[in-house]
Amino acid sequence: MIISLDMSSDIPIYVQLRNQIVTGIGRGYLKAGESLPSVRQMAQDAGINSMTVNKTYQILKAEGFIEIDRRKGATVSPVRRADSAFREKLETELELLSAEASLKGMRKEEFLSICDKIFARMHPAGSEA
Amino acid sequence: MIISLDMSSDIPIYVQLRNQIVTGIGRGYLKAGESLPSVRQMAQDAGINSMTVNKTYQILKAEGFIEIDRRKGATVSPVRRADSAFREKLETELELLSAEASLKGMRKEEFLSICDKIFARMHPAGSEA
Amino acid sequence: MIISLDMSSDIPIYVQLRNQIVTGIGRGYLKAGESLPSVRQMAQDAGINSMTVNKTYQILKAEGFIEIDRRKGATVSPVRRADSAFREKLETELELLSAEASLKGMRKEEFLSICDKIFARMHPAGSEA
Amino acid sequence: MIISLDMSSDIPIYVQLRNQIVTGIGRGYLKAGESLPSVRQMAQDAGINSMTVNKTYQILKAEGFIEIDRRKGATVSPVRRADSAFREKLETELELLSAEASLKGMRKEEFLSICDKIFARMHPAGSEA
DNA sequence: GTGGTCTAGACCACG
DNA sequence: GTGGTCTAGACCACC
Repeated sequence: MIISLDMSSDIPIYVQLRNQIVTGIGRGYLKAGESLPSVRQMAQDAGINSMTVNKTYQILKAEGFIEIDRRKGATVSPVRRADSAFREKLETELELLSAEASLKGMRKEEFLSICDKIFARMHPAGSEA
Repeated sequence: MIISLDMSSDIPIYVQLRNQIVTGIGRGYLKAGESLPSVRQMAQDAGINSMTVNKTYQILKAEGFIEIDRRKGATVSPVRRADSAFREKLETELELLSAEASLKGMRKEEFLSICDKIFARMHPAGSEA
Repeated sequence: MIISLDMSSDIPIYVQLRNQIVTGIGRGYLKAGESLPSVRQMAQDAGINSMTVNKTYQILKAEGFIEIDRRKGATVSPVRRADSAFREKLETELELLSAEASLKGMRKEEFLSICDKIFARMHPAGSEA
Repeated sequence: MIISLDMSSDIPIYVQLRNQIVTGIGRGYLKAGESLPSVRQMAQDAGINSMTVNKTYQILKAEGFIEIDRRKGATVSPVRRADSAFREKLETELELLSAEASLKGMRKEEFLSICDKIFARMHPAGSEA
């Protein structure tokens, strides 16, 4: 999994890192039960402070995407069913994207075909079960 | 158009306001050519400082969603076709949402049905023609 | 001389109008001694307030580009030699443009060829004398 | 780099500051990769509010002249090639300057020699390579 | 009336 | 340390 961070973006590094890890897992680069790099390793690879990586891992843990074990380090969680909080957040964000797309002249078929194309890339850990 | 801001959110007020206005226009509450409240009026209605509103309006102008006329204040822009920068941003954000949904156990049909349902709400200016 | 104003520009209308008139005279659309439209006519043609046109004409008069006579209205002034204030302003603005061009990777030959091409368009009133 | 602002000018401070920084970089006072003063430092040096400096830096960032890194502050961007929007803006402004010069009785050779003299001062980052 | 600028100073987030 | 946000309120320019 390649991590690419934009230091001059206005999105905080820990958020960029969190997003890239989530996308990476979604793409199947890392499956349920497999290990993420250690905090120090990740910090070194990405050229950032280990406090930043630690913060990212804690967030991913709180979101249920990874588990942290003192002995094994961080591992990808098995798939869990979406709770209502997630569904609400998903709908809010999709509504914003829909509005933007609509105001940029995009028609429904085009929007849905992009959604379809992109979701098709995903290989959730556990989907092969 | 009702604006509701969460003062304790970590999303800046001007971003929340920007998102709500975009969503509101997308939902058809305001059509192309119609006026937004004046900077001062919006500031008073939303209970925030007028510089914060001004910043939001400047961003919406830069994104092409509104026009600001010295005489008439701010009005909704006509629909303009998506440029490549927007499409790229859209794909990146959809990929992140797809990954999250997938890791939350959502299947493609379910995800697409949500996308469909939400986009169907949009009433782009000009669609009634 | 066609005047095109952008109402949603952040350049004030009276400045846009002033610039377009200067450029128009420079291009030879109007020669020394010839009349500009009356304030009211110009206001009507451009769809703006006559106070705005009046302000523009006063500025052009102060800059020495036109003369205003109660009976004949506004006419184009004969060419006058540049004073030191103008030369200084010209150098300052050219330095800014040069810096921008240079930082955008433009080389001297390219910059000068653009300057040459554009100046060649000018037909100053009186140059045919 | 010396910054001199005219508080009684009708050009906004943040624009004056932006212009002086661009000219300063163009003159080679600051090269690609080098740091600008921090927002607070610049504000103190120039005797203005830090939000004004912040606004200037945001504009320079949007124009591609500087990069802002949470860790290192603001640094000069490497030279990037001019896009069509810039070329158009450059031509419009040069045409206005040409018209003014022409109406002030300046001849083409004189105008071009000033352009040449002024551009020759510029030291684009990378030109020493 | 409208938006735009600027200030002084507080407070927060990031790394 | 850095930049980013927000406020309250003053003042100005434009139309």
